[in-house]
Amino acid sequence: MATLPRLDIVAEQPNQTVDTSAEDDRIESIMKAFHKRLQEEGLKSTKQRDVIVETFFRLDKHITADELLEHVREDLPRIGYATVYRTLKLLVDQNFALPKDFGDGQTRYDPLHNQDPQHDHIICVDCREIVEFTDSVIDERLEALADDHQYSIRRKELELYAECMRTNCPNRPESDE
Amino acid sequence: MATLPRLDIVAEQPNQTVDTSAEDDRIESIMKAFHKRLQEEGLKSTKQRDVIVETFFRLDKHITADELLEHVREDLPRIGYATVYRTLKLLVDQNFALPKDFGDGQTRYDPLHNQDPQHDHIICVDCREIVEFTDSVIDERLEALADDHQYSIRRKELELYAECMRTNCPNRPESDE
DNA sequence: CTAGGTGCAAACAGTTTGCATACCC
DNA sequence: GGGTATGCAAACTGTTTGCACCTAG
Repeated sequence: MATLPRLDIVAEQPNQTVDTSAEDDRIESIMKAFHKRLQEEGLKSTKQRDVIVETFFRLDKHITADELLEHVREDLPRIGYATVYRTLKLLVDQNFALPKDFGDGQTRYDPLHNQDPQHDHIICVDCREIVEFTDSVIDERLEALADDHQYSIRRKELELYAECMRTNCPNRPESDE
Repeated sequence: MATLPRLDIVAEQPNQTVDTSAEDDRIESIMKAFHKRLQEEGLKSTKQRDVIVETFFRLDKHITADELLEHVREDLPRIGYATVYRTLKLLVDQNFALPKDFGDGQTRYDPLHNQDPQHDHIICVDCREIVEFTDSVIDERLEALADDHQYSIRRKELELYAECMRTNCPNRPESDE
């Protein structure tokens, strides 16, 4: 295999410690954008929405409605599924989140940081760890292919289901399976 | 945009008339492989399974359990969802079908013709027409990327959601939307 | 004040499962 | 004959909706 052009790794280190103030800035700017959008749409800003949205972006992972609800309940114990689902739909409609189906029966929501190019995923079939990547070679080729077929791309979905190389990857079926 | 290397279009003409005897041969060889697999696994061959599998491969499209049931009912009016779902799961387990989620809330099943390379899809967001394609440039690049990340690909999922260029494409939201 | 948002419970859609009966090997 | 498959209905899961009450603008 020849050496490849540089890879643009978008996010490869989950659970990493992050500079707290930088993180706060990030969240603040997202919340500001969110409130602006609400206003533009004539929608209301509520405590629930704020907590849900902030939690969603603070956790910053491919989360399910279920998981999100659980986290939000720490702040708002009386919140129900309906509000979480409705807020997630709002985020999707307003392009703050992208729903993804990785084939395990529940929708996951991918936080969209502003104008992030759409990224793709490698998902370990055993441990379910998800790595994000983008690659311009792929993207350009896809554009060209769509063009050839007379289609104009709105969005793409590209996932590689693969085995990670970690020797201690859990759930890996062994030879004795 | 420069001219591209040849595209391998796998299936672009739905509803096309096909040579009947060649079609019968194809089905026959699939059924033979299916029966062989059943035997290898110590599973039973039944009327229902045969009709479901034959219908599935004869229709040869990204079908939902619902649609398949409806077609099978023409031959077996008393068949229920359970049998269809169980047979589809059997086909998936035995690698005769691949479940796909195109984001409309129900699983579609993609018939796997023997060793077909895994193909990708372009889906019109308006008329939902699905075009299949494969492209070696993409595939090789993905292999290299996975390698770079220390992953070994088991399968991929690549879908382009796009607008087709048909002027009469139904469901297209017009400017007056 | 009032349109829009929330919480709860009930409804829903797609899929799976338990069980008695029917059938293949 | 014995274990597997089927058909039916009931259960289950993830998600949506109806409605009375609440709250931001």
